[in-house]
Amino acid sequence: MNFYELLQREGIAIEKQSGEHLFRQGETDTSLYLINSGLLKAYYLSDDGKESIKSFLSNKDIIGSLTSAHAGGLCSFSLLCLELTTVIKIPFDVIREYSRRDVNIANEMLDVLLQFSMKKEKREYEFLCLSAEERFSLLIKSRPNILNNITQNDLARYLGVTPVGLSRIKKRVEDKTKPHK
Amino acid sequence: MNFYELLQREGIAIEKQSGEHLFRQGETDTSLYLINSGLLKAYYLSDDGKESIKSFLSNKDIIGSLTSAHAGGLCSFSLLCLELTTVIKIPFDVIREYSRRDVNIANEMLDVLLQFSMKKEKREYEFLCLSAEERFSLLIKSRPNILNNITQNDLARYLGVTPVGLSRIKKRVEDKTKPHK
DNA sequence: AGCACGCATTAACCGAGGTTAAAACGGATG
DNA sequence: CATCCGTTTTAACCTCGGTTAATGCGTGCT
Repeated sequence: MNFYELLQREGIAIEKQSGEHLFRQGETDTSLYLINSGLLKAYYLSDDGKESIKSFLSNKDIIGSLTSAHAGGLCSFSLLCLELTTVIKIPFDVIREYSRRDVNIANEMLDVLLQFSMKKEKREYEFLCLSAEERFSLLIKSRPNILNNITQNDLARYLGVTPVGLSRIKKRVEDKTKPHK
Repeated sequence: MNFYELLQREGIAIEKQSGEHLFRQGETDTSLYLINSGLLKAYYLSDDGKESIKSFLSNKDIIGSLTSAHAGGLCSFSLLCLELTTVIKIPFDVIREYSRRDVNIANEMLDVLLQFSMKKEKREYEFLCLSAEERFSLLIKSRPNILNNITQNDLARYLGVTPVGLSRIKKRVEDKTKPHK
């Protein structure tokens, strides 16, 4: 048995419209979600209303609230569809049970978590070592057309600056890369 | 078989003096290290010489370079002992092999990685949503005597500010918490 | 004791980004 | 076409933290 078969057997397909949530900060949700199509953002909302975006999800990404699903707490962030989105939802418990008795499932989960850990380490590195401008430039280089799918506002909140700040940064970077004439 | 027995069988004990490295940024090191005693810092060094501290390790922490051990690249950070330190070193490959045929080992590794992932998510949250002053206050609240073991310089580089910056922040926070008289 | 070196503080100046608000832009809808 | 609403830009002002450099403060070394 592999992870894909597990999802077929135990998961349920869900379709959500743009603007709908899969779960909200403060709720309990012990599921894992595999994104089949669409686009989502995972975001924190602070007490004073400031939104910060943890990540964007699409394609074959896997997402869920570890603090809720694994640690038994509440979701520390919300998960919102930015487009029409289809996912497979599966309880985290079920995966853990399968993992405990199926070494292949366990190892596929290990791979998933290793990938996830490396992604988080990269992001930690960028916040720790780079300026907002460097983070922006790096992102544009690796995904040049990201602004086709995601508003500049959301991109700002993902990079850890305000929309006003990102507008300035963008201008600075453009002036730098094409000082034509 | 459990993880501890695996370490006994396949790991080797290493003792390092304060000031010695377990590995350096740019090298290849495909090992995992379990800290038995002592204190270490994992840090990035940028091209222009700026040091940024990824994490401090002690006690039963586990550390290794995922980009080297799992992704086959070079270590993206260095690992330096701040005190006399003893660790168990074990090749990552060996753990993966055991995981592939022993479901218990695989599940213990899953737990390790889940813990690790949650730690990294917490740090991501702090950089994304909190100011340097808030990160400092939070850290002092959760580990009030951290400055007994770690210099203020290193703490600054862990929080993502300069030592000069942290000195100012510290003063501000002290003035805030005890405006006695 | 005297010295050296790393750590911490302080001060002066600077720059990146936050805040607020206004204006420009752009796509949807009537 | 006019309107509306969200997005982006621009401007003015401010704050936090960076930079540089000077000073003070241990602690260990000879």
